Amino acid sequence: MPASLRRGPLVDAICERLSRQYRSVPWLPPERALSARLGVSRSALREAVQRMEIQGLLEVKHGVGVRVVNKPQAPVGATLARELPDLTERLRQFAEVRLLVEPAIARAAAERASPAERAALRAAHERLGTTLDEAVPADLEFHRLLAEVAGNRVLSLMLSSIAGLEAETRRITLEHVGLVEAAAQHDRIIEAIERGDGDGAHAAMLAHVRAAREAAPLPTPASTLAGTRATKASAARVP
Amino acid sequence: MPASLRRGPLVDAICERLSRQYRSVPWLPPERALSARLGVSRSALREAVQRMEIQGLLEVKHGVGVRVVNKPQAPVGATLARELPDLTERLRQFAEVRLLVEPAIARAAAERASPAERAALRAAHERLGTTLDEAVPADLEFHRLLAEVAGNRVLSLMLSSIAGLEAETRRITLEHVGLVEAAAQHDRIIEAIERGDGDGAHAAMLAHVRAAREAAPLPTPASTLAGTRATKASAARVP
DNA sequence: TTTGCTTCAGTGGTCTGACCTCCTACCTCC
DNA sequence: GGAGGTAGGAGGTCAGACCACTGAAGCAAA
Repeated sequence: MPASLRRGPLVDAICERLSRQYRSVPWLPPERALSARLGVSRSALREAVQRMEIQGLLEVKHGVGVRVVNKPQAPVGATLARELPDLTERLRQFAEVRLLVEPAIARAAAERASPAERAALRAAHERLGTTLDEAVPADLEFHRLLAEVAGNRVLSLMLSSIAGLEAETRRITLEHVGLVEAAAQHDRIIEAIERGDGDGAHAAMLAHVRAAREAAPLPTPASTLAGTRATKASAARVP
Repeated sequence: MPASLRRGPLVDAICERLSRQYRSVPWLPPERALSARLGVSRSALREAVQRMEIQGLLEVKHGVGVRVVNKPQAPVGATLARELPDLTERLRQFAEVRLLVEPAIARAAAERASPAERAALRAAHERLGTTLDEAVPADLEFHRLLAEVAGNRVLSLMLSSIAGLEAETRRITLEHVGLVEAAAQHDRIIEAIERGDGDGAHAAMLAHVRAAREAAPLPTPASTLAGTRATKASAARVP
């Protein structure tokens, strides 16, 4: 079918139609059927699908089909992986970023969280469990939820991308810190959030991330970016 | 040509070959010639090219050719644009992130910058010029260079992505702040960096970003994420 | 000479339909 | 009931054709 009342590239239009019409179904129809229904060739459809796959909106599985997902952190994670191919250096920089961002997120969450959100955080915390296999996803989910409550999509997106790339090391870290200690740290964060104590949440999260970093098997070079002195000052102001 | 000693998808192999062989040429050969040289079909090559375009490694121009670029912030920026379609909300969150990240970057730059890097920063600063048309790119370049000197690719990438999406508003901001005042603020940052004063650079940058935010025509709601109290405390410690 | 339009060659964009590779579910056989 | 084989359907790749856009060369009018 030739272009009908369209301006830009055909692929753009297909992407738009796909994300509008198939947002809430688990799988896309087969490529051949879909291209026929949309009135475009299979090549154009494939380019659109591939584009949306890279953007984290679809997931193509050879011999199976095209799954509809929503992982907006995928492109960010892929970019980070390409920009920081060295695993050690990548983890070092991730630790720096977390040290800077997570306490700020905890503070914002404490000052913004609604009662329902506080309950959800508490619920996520309860799920930390007693085995490593349960604890790792629960830990990830706790931090993810916190970022969401904090209300800044940019930071939330960044932390999700980082978490996706360091998921393996999270397990090691948790192992070194110890499940009981990690749970206690989370508990201090939650308590501060529940009493709306922004500074307290900031300090508790800072301690949590620091403990995680120091437990990780990394060279731990001078980390000036996260502002050792400034963050210490913030922590010191907590009663 | 059928697959020869490859495991994964053909497109992956093509991407790898392209980024390895054509990294330092300005333009890719025409699609038809390139597909023949690589021994793959044009469709497969096109999928690879499109993938690398989304990743910010190539730039396809209809009727012209495929340009080799390197804009790793492109995918992050695209994701942010999709996740935050509302311009006002996007700018508000960007301001929050900058308020949190830029001072930390300034501190790291002050504590890490080599003499050569300090000179480069000073040179970029000199280029701020006297007209808005010169000032906007110079301002962007100054902040970009600072992030690079700070030595954290993650934060650098994030700020680049943000800068790309708010380039338009930078002009308005600069107009409101005034070129002379903006230059003076940059100057204070540079002086702190040149004497290796991390806290001073942190405070100067904080003041700079705050001035920019308050000059911007935004609703400026309660910004708890950037930690008003904590950052004030950091600023207060500067003589 | 200068300006403006036309033409044209080369580029990426789209279409078609054929074949290959992989995964799943079902079926058969033990 | 379980292990292995098999057929169908999914995405992956191929080849060649034609469409749409761009830029520059060539031509014509001022």
